[in-house]
Amino acid sequence: MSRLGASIRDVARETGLSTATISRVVNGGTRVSEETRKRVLDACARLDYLPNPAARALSTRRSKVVAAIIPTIEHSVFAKFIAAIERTLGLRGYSLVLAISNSDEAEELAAARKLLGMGADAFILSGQTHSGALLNMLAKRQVPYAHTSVWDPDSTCPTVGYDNAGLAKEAVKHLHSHGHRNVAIVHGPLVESDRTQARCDGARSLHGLFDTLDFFETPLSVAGGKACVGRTLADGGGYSAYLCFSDVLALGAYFACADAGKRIPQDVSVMGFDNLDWAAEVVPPLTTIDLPAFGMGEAVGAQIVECLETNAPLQSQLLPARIIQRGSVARLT
Amino acid sequence: MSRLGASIRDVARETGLSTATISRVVNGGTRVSEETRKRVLDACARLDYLPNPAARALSTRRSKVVAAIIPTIEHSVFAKFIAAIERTLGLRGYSLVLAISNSDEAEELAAARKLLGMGADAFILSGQTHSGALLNMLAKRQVPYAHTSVWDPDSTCPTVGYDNAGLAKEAVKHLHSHGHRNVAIVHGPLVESDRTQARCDGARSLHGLFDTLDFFETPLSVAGGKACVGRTLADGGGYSAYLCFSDVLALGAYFACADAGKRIPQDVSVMGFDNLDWAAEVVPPLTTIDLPAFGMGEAVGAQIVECLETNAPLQSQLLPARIIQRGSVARLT
DNA sequence: TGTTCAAATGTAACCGGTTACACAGCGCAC
DNA sequence: GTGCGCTGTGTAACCGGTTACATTTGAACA
Repeated sequence: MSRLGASIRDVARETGLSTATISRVVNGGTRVSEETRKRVLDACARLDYLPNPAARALSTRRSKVVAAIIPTIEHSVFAKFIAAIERTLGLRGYSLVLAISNSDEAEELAAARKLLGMGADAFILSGQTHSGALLNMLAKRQVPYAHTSVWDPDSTCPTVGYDNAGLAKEAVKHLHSHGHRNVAIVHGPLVESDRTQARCDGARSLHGLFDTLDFFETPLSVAGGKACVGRTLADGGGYSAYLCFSDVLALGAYFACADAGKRIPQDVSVMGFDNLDWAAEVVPPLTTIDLPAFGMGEAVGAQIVECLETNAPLQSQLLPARIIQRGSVARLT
Repeated sequence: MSRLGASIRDVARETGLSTATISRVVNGGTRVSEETRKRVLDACARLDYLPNPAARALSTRRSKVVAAIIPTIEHSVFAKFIAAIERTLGLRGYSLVLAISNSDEAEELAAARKLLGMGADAFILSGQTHSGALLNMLAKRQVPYAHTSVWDPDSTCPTVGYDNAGLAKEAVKHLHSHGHRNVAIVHGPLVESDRTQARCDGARSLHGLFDTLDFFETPLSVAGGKACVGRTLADGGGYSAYLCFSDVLALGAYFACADAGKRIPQDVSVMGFDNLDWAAEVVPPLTTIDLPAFGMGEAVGAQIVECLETNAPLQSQLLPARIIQRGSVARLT
């Protein structure tokens, strides 16, 4: 850490002023004459002075670092989310420290401990279920935190995200309105994600609309989706539509269909969830639900900074998400 | 930052020892009797004591934070790389702060400034070309840094990655050995990436082997690859193979072929670069070059920590990468 | 001219750790 | 018994900022 950088006393010496004055101009600069301000800024530039962050953090008791713990970064929804957080925080002079929990509560707790011990001022968590120890630790130290990718107006903790159950219902209704009565739902591991669980719950609540509504759990990857859909195709499951709770799984479904010689949407329909970048490019273009990953990152980031600067309480926030109709769902007549 | 947490003096008071002793047991614990160690650890647990990181950083002049600046996180090669760094650093008690430069030198410089002003002990940069101001800033403060995704034994700065030019040559040779003489190379924006530039240079050096070896620049996305390949297909370019300098572009090529009614590999061959997770799942499976994204993250992470702890100099390191033959390249006879 | 007040700047305590150095106590060799 | 060395612990300076409070200066005003 700037072992060789100039310190505030160097600047003070250089300008013949006191460290207090230097500090004042470096921050906001209240109560400093225009002339000294210039002189100080000039000296700072000449000495290439950068305030020592540790010293500043020690004094002010804030590090301007916010921590995000996410289950994985390899899913592009999370990548976009992180990119948005980084950008939003950066614009406001905050930094992002990242930890990856691999969807494991113990790892998440360990990560939080490390990040707290690193000086994070606030936390951004994924999903709604976390170990009590984690929440306790944050509460005891009064570190603000938000849950993301979920929206739950009843939660005691602020949640910023979307209504997973509601969106799943809409997706299911969409298929129903297109005449589908035999639908397979393909989703990632339930234990790893309360959001997946919420989507399944939402979908299941509408099972009365269908002749069959089956649920299949598979690893959350293209390979997982392909294997799962390939299996049901081979079994002759007879589903007219596959609703995948991630575009990644949907892409796997596409390849499974290609392997099985089934055409989309003529032979089977496929619907996704996420609206990843390539969803409009696949052949046929994928009907999916547009999740505001980037907007969600911006929203939490902005709220967290606001909270840190003004002590405004974090508030739950519902982000808009909607079905994007493209060409992968057939209308059965 | 733990506004309410116990301080080292609280623990000292609780145990009736001095802060020096507490500090000694909390760190490594040299020269402390087994009995006091127990007493201290016990008190720490009871008070839920976490050392204040700012105070520690101020004293030791190290923050145990390493910064990574990457062009984008939305490309899964980078996501994997970041995941590996995070994991490797985390295992050793270090944290990762992330900044995204959007492939822009000015943004990169600003990010580095911010991260330095945040107390990063070391930097991980992408690629080899960076603004002089950035490198100066790091050098002046003696902050160690490494370039990644490249390997250049002649560079004065340590590079850990792979030989982009060499790998491109191998890819081109692979196509040549399969009888392809009319090849199109599809790559992302040159200005954004010296690695892309190196790959192009490598490929171009072998142009004598071909009847035609054309280069096409397109946005680095599925849409970009699809549009680019779609265009040449419509133009009747007559290429027997497309070498895409990213699997993402190759996926676009797949969709362009689907749209144009061309079969892979019967009508055109496609080769990728990256070996992303889904490369084995697409139909037909994609022949590509396996880049050790995860291994690269582990390697830099480990080296950086080693350097920080023992002052060992960072060393350039070549990571193995090789062609994975699958089904997307036809052998022309 | 003396008083009042605001603006500009300085002084020094403080944030919470680390660590060089001092020192006490003890065992051991001579 | 003296001296030496080793172990375990305490003392206090220090890291580099911030900021409450003190001080100086000068203008305004009676």
